[in-house]
Amino acid sequence: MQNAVLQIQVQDTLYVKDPTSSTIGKSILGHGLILLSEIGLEEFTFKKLAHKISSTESTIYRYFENKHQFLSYLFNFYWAWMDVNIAFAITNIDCPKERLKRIIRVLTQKVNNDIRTPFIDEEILQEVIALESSKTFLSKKVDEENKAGYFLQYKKLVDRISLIVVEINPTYAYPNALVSTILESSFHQRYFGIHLPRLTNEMHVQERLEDFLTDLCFKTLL
Amino acid sequence: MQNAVLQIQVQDTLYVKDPTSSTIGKSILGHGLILLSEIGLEEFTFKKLAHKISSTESTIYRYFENKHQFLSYLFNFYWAWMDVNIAFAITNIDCPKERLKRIIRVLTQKVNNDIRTPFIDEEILQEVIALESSKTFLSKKVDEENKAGYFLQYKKLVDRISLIVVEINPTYAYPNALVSTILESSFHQRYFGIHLPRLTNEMHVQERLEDFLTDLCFKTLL
DNA sequence: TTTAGATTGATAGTAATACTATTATTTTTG
DNA sequence: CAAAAATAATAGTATTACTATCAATCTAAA
Repeated sequence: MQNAVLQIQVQDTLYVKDPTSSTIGKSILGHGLILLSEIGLEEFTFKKLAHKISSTESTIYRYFENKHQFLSYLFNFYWAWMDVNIAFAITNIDCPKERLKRIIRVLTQKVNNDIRTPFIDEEILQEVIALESSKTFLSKKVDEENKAGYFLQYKKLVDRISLIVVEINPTYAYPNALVSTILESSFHQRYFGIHLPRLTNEMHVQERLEDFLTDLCFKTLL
Repeated sequence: MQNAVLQIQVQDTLYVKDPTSSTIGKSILGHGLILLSEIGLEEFTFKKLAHKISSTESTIYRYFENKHQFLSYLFNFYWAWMDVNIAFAITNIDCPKERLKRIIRVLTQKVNNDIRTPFIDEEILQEVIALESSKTFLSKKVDEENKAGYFLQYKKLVDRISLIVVEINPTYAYPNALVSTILESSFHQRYFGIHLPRLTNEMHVQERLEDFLTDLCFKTLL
C-alpha cells in the first residue's frame, strides 16, 4: 500500500498563484477553510485570515483575487474531489441503477477527512460548501465567471451522473435537471433539517435523506 | 369591480419602522427592489439607494437595520403574495391532484406586476428572489433569524402545500421535503436554464420547467 | 391656531473592508 | 554565492456599514 497523495486539479482561472505550489499557499487553503467554517463568508476577510496564519493581506492577495475567488476554488476542489470519490464508489459496478444508488449514498453521506489531501479537511469542506456553495453561482457575475470556468467541476459531475440516468431511462427528458436537483437538495435538505425543520422531514438523518433522494430518483425514472 | 388594494403583511421583526406606513417607506421598497434587481445584493448599498430616491442613508436606516433585513422583508413579501396567488388559484378545486398541479403551474409561471400592490413590481420581485432568496437563510445567523420569524411566510406556504401532498398520498414520508425541493428547484432550474445550461435541460422554457416538476411530484407520490 | 411630537434631511464621524503600492527582508534555486 | 523570487511590513485610498447630532419640516391634538 503506497502513501498516495491525491492531486486535485482546479482551473488556473481560480487563483492568481497556485496555492498548492507553496507552504504558505497550502496554509491559506487549510486555515482559510477553517476560518470560513467558523465565521461564514460574510464575516470572512483576508485580513483575519492573514492574522490567523501570521502572514499579511498582500501575501494572500498574491494567491487569490478576492474571497469570492477563494470560495470558488474550494467549490471546485470539493466537486473534483467528490468526482474521484464517486468514480471509486462505482468502479466495477455494471448495473446503472446500482451505480446511481451508490452515487446518492456518497452524496448524502457525511464525509471524513481524506488524508490524501493533507491541507484540506474534507469534513469541514463539506460543511462550508453546504452553507456557501450557492453563493458561488447566485451572483450578477455568473456569466462572466462561467466563461472563466468557475463551475467546470460541478458541470462535469452533473454530466457524468446524467449519463447514468440516461442509461437507466433513455426516454427521460430531464436527466441533467434531475441530477442538479438531487445535488442541490442533498445540501439544502440536510441544512433545513438542522436549521429550518419545518421545511423538511428530519433530513438531518442521513438515512432519511438518502431514502428521500433515492425514492425521488427511481420513482421518476422507472 | 372595486379598486382593491392587496395588503401584504410581514412580521414586524423584518423592519424597524413599517415601510408601508409612509410615502418614503414605499419609495424605499419600490426603488430598493429595482436597485437590487439592477446591481445585485453584493453591490447594493443604502447609500446608493438613498441617492436614487433623493434621500439620505439615515432615513433608510430608520426603516431597515441593514440590507439583509431589507432582503428578508422582500423575501417574506414575495411568499406572502405567492400564498395569496396560490390560494386564489385553487379555490373551488376539490381534487388535491388538480390543486397541486395548479400550484406548480403558478410556481413556474413568470408573474406579472400586481397592480393591487402599488409600490412593489412583482415581476422584478420574482427576478430578485430567484437570484437572492437563498442568501436569506444560508447564513450563520439562520437560527437567530428563524426565531425572529424571518422565514415565516415561506414555512407557512411549505406547510400549506404539504397538506395537499398528504391528501394525495397519506403514506408518503417526506411531504415537506418534496415541497421545499420543488420550490427551490423552481427558481434554481430556471436560473440554470438561463446561465448554466449544462446543469439542466432548457428549464428557462416555462412549460418544460412545469412539466419537469409536475412529473417529479406525481411520479413520486403515485 | 398654536404647539408639541414625530419625521426627515444634512452633516459629520468611526471602524472596518477591500483592496493597491512600495520597499525591505528573507528564502529559494541555479 | 548571486540573482531571482517570495514574503513581510508598512502605508495609503476609496468604499462600506453603520452611529450620532442637530436643524428643518410636517402632522396631529388641544
